[in-house]
Amino acid sequence: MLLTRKAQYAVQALVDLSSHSQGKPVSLKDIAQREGIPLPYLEQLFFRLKKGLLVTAVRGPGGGYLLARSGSSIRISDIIATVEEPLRPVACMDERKECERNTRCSAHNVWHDLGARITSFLDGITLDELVRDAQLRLRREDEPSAGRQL
Amino acid sequence: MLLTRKAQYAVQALVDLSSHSQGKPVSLKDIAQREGIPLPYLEQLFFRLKKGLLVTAVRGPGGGYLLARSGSSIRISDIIATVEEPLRPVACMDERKECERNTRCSAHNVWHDLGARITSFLDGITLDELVRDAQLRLRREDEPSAGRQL
DNA sequence: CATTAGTTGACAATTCAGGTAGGGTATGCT
DNA sequence: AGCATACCCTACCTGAATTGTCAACTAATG
Repeated sequence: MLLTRKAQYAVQALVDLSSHSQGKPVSLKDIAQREGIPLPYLEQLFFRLKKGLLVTAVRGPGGGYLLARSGSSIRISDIIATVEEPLRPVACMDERKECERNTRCSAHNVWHDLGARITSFLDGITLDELVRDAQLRLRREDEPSAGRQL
Repeated sequence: MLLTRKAQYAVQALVDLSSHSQGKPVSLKDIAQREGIPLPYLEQLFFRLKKGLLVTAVRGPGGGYLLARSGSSIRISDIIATVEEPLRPVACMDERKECERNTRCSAHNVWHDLGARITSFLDGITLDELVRDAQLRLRREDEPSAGRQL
């Protein structure tokens, strides 16, 4: 599996946050309830998202989280990179570092290029696009899913 | 991580097999030594590869494994599918089955499309191409890697 | 018949994702 | 001031999957 639940949760939570915040902070409690994510786990995630400058926190009663920048400037790859270790299609690919048994790894180039494609795909989708997507989905709940354009 | 070592080993081993077999069976012992893969583990893998009709076995002294069909007709995705569970970019995507909390999964389409891209990429590369790639690499060991064409 | 080599199942070791626990600190409200 | 809310942060647990090992077996060759 390429992406763990951590990444999925993070993306879902940010879509939820973006959808429900009208300039006001959204509490993790609310997000956790709506999305079915354990609250303490969400806290961990948002700790990272804050350090990654994707969200800002407002403490105290009525507090919560806000997007730190516009949803159109947040790419899916940003979210994933913030909460997860760098994506790698296979174990031996440590981003910059070559596979230690480089000469042996006959498929090295394949894994490398696959990684590049995945990254570029996730680079091309913004949080805002996802939010729109999710809203469309809510509106036509029963229609057969149309599928996102490739 | 998308692919486990299992898949990497399988691909590497088949490249090795294809490179060193001139119509003759290649023993797992040899492959294990050259590729640095534990022999008993390789045995498990080849058991699957045989069931998947990618290789055939020859028993007894001088025995080993042969490709069951031409390297140009074996796609990387075939190899992976044979030794691993079906690829999925994320946990909730079980190939055909929709994400159980479908309505909640705002990013469902993204994961789905990502999966389609990965599959199509791996479908497009054959074992033979990898073998050629590996041979080129051996010839110009010290040159900076050129990278495979995207 | 001895040796090589694949066959097969059971199982041990390790890793890691996922989740828990539990305390802390800042803020706003009454 | 004091209390409730909600973020802050570290450490730890656990169960499952991956990875690797062991051992006994069958088949083929010389």
